[in-house]
Amino acid sequence: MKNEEIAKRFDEIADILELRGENVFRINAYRRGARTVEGLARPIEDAAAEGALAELPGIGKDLASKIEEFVEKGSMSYLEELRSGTPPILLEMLRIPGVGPKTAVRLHEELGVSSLDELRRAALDHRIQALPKMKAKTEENILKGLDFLSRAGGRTPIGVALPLALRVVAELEKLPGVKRAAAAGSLRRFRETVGDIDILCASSSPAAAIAAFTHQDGVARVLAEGSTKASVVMRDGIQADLRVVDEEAFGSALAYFTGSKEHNIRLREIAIKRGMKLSEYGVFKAARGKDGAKEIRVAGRTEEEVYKALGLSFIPPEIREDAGEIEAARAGKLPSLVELSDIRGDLHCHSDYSDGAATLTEIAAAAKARGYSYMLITDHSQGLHVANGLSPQRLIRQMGEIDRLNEKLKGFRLLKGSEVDILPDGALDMREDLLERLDVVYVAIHSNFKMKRDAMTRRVVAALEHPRAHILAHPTGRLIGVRDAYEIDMAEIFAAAARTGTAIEINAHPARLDLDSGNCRLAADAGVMIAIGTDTHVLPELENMVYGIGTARRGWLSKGNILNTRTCKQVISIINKKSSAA
DNA sequence: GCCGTTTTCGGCCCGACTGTTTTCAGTCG
Repeated sequence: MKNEEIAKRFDEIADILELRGENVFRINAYRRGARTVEGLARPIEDAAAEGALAELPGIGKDLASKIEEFVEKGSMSYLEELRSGTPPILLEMLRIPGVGPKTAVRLHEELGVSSLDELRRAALDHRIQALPKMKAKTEENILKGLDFLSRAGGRTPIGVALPLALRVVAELEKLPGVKRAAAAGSLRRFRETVGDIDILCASSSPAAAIAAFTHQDGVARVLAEGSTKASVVMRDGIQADLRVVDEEAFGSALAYFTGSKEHNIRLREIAIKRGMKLSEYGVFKAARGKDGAKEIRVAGRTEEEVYKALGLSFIPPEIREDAGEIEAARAGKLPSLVELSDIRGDLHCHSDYSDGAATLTEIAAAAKARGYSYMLITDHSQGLHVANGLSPQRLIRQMGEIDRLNEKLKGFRLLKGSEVDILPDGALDMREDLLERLDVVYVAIHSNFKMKRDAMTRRVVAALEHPRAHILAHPTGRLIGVRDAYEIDMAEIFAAAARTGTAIEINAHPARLDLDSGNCRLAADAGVMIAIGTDTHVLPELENMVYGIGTARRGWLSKGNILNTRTCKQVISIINKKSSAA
């Protein structure tokens, strides 16, 4: 799937055109195209093969031919040409917060800067403030920007950002005068990583909220502080922004700061077509009063109100990516997305028999306390020595203990399972008689990650064809920001899973989120049942279900797509359908 | 470069904050 590579190239074209001072609308056309390709739920190669590229929003003749060129040849001649005429340092400087195209070009042309190290030296030697319209503050900000870049560099995993954001929101809510507070931005859309944390608050005393925000525990530096917004860098390098608005405008501001940018632009265009104006302050209609022309706010207090004023049904934050949700909302065809409260049990949990920390008794109590009616125990199989995989004797002992516990548990059941290794030849790392005795069998890749794509695909397909393999765990093996997915043909995996009646997991651990949201949509379209498992090793990780739900929602999944929205009995019956069919 | 229930040409989302300036450009989201 080349979607991401193409999106990156369109963004780079936009960056270079911006450095050259080209027409901004042309630049934006490339950026819009990048977002469309990136957000596409299927491989762009497929759309190219069908000749359907130009039907995609923001993709016209020109961008389509560039995509075709890349799909065919793996390169984009227009970009190569632009690159050859652009010193790489200009693109590097764009990554510094506060440095845009104008500044980057001036630093390069007027100061001869050709590396980030040289830029740092120029700032330290005070050569930047010798330039017109640049003073000590500019220099200071460039140094801080360089620091930020080298320290934080990339994006923050949602598993780090969400708890931090919820803490900030809780602090704000304690302040007198604060009516509402919420996390917005890509965090609220449940992107797997976020660039910064956006917080919104409605308060009768904005100054107090701003002051509390900039003085809260954990702030390393205040970047900006005005009367309605402030930005800080937290000690771990994450940037957090606060906007304070009127309660009357909280809904429109929440919509605005939740984004995505592309979604917002579409909303504003719709407003204009309906003779209205949309901003973070509300939806406005022009009206004529006795003092002349003025604007009346027709919506703004809640997001629901804003969407309604635009003739749309409410669009859940997780799918606001301009990836078809606006058309669906207009047609009243939005899916009813799965919710955390739909989940009746967890399917992926390790006990102290293998590499988990909790006993079976503790796991059952914690799962029951969360309102679940079942929990599948999935300790590792014998071959995974590093994780203390269970020998046949220990597995048999565990099954006995689960049986005894279930006799005592009321309204709750522990299910016998295992996370069985898929061996390099596709065989399962467990005796057939033991597989037969388990309620539900997870299968997973934990070794030989570097196999060739074809071989890896054959390996997993062979495992899916085993009648006792019920759920495929973390199917691409990626660890966000640490390890890429192994080479594997996901379309073939989905086809095989659908054919054999095998479910595929969304691993809810925030470092995995595997399936990712794009693949969720593809899998569901292929007719695959999805299981959400937390892969809990210590009990607090049971809470990670929220990330799995967020990912499923981003993937447009409904309750019906998810295995563990079913009752225990239904899960077993669905699972057995596969085993008995074989 | 894209796009069209007022358009195939002439538009293209909207506002805050900073830093350097006396009215605004650049950057960001």
